This record gives sequence, C-alpha cells and structure tokens, in this order.
Amino acid sequence: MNKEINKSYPDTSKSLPIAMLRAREAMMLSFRPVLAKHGFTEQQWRVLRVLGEKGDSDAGQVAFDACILAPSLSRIIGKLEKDQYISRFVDAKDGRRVNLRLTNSGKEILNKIVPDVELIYNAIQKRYGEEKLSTLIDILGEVSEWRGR
Amino acid sequence: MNKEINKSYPDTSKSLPIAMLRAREAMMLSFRPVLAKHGFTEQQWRVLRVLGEKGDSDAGQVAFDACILAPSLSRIIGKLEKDQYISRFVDAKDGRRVNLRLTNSGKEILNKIVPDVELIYNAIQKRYGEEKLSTLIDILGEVSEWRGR
DNA sequence: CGCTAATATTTAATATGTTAAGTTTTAAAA
DNA sequence: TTTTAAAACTTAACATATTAAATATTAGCG
Repeated sequence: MNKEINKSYPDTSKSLPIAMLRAREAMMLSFRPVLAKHGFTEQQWRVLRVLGEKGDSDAGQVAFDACILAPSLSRIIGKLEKDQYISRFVDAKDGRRVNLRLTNSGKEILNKIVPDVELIYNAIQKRYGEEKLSTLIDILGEVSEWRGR
Repeated sequence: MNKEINKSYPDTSKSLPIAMLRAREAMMLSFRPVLAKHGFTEQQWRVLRVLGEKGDSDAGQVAFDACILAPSLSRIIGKLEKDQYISRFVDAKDGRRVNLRLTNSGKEILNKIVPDVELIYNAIQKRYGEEKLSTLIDILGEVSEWRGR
C-alpha cells in the first residue's frame, strides 16, 4: 500500500552521489583504522600524501589535489605544522601564496604509513581485478569533468 | 629533480577514494545550489528522499539508506522535526526504535525539489550516456560490498 | 523471574565541510 | 600612479563526520 504512494519518487539506489558515497565509505572502513593507528585523519593523510607525491606546493594546489576546500585546509595545515609534519612559508614572488613542504618527520611517517595503505589497496585490487578498477577510475575521471548547467 | 625524490610515492590520481570524492564533488556542485535554494543541506535532503522513497522507516534504516552515521542522523532528524518536515515517534513494539515519517509539509517540499534535481540528473545522463553511468553504478555497487581487511 | 549481554539511539568531543565575510597582496584599469 | 578589482588565504559560524561513551530497552540465559 505504501508502494503505490511512493511509486512516483526516484530510486535512491540509482543516485550517483549516494552510490559513490557508499562505495567510498566501504573502502574507508578499511583505510581509516590504519591511519588512526598512526594518529592521522583521512584528510590529514591526503595532505601528506599529496605533498609526498608532488613535492612542495602552494596551499591552493594542495587543496585541489587533496580535494579539500580552502577553509578546511587552513585548519588542517595549521595542525600539521604545529605537529611538525609540514612547514609553511609565504611565497617569495607572490605574498598571497603559502607554500607547504614536508618536514623530515613528515617524510618518515609517510614512508611508514604508505606500505600499510598499499597492502589494503592491493587486497581490493586482487578482489575486483585491475581492469574493473581501472574502468571505474576512468569513468570517475570523466564525471569529475562535469561542470554543471 | 623533485621527480626523482617523489618517484617512490604512489600516485594519488589512481586513488579510488580520492577519485570518488572528486567525481562526487563535481556533481554536488550542481546539486547543492538547488537544495540550498530550498533551505536544505545535502544530508537533510537525503533523509527526506529516503523517507519519500521507502515510506516510514526507523532511524537505523534511514541511516543506512541515506549513508549517514547514527550520531549525525540524530541531529539531522532533530532539526527536520523542529522544522516540521518529519515526525518522530518511538516504535510500539520496540521501545528502542524511533520511527520517522514525512509530514505533509515534508511531502510537499519533496515534490517541489524532486523535479529540479531530476533536471540536473538528466543533463548528466545526457552528457555521459545511460550505459556509462549504469556501468559506473554497477561497479560502485560491487565495491560497496567490500568488507576489507 | 532476575541478571547480563546485545540493540537502537542519543550525547559528547574533536575534526572537517560549507558558505560568507575579512585580510593581505597582486594585477589592471583609469 | 592611484584606484579598483581580483586572487589566495584565513576567520567565523553553523552543519556534518567520526569515535567513544552514555541511555534506554529488549533478548537470552541460567
């Protein structure tokens, strides 16, 4: 009887945003404990990773790469700097920009965590196959280009 | 020169969690303003949608369907109830459970927002094609089954 | 039936997400 | 060059995310 009433509403199981949220959450349930073991949140970890991968970057670039909004990033780098994992200094050529750099301590912890994270990722890859995951990443990449209407 | 140093780190562009975050964010940039226009956040909207689709449900079910953790849901339904979009009452058979129901006001606003949201979704579908998006949702569904290690 | 474990939800504390407004610095126009 | 607009961050305010602990209720067991 409720079926009749609700027939007109769209099916959330076909909602792309929710589907992505669900899938992401399933994976993070594996990753988060590993990061927490080392005392980092998911977002703090993304900042460290991005700096490790791309080297010194300004805050705007890190925000984009780590997919974190500027206001959030400000707080996050504040804490990471306080804890001595990164250093922060204004750009010499453009006083508006803030450059970020991993400290030695930051590099060390990064090298310590990466293997644990890779372990999980490899398990996921073994479970679903490289091809399927590669297809997934490709389509996600395309959808990331969406710039509304 | 930085390339040498960073060669050992994994490539975030191949990180599934980040890829999903990015793609999701691209779509939400279109959806959020529509919801904001009606005074709802993304999460509040998911709760309304789920109740509209599945009818009366207990909080635990809504939490699962809307992919929102219980503590967050508690506050969200607190606000939605205060604003008269949903009603909340303890289950008659199990005093631990809280049942949620859309009010008439909630159904009205739902019917008002759904078309706007569908409009955007249709544009996305036209842009990428049903087949590709269907493939995407399928793979996301599989990955959602991950119960890691 | 009474005790203990398990469930469903809520509260609390800290961190991040989101939008708007504020600062400082740079770029561009008049 | 002076004024003005834009850019890059930061701060602020409110909402949500995450984990842990507290509450209340039900289920199971002896």
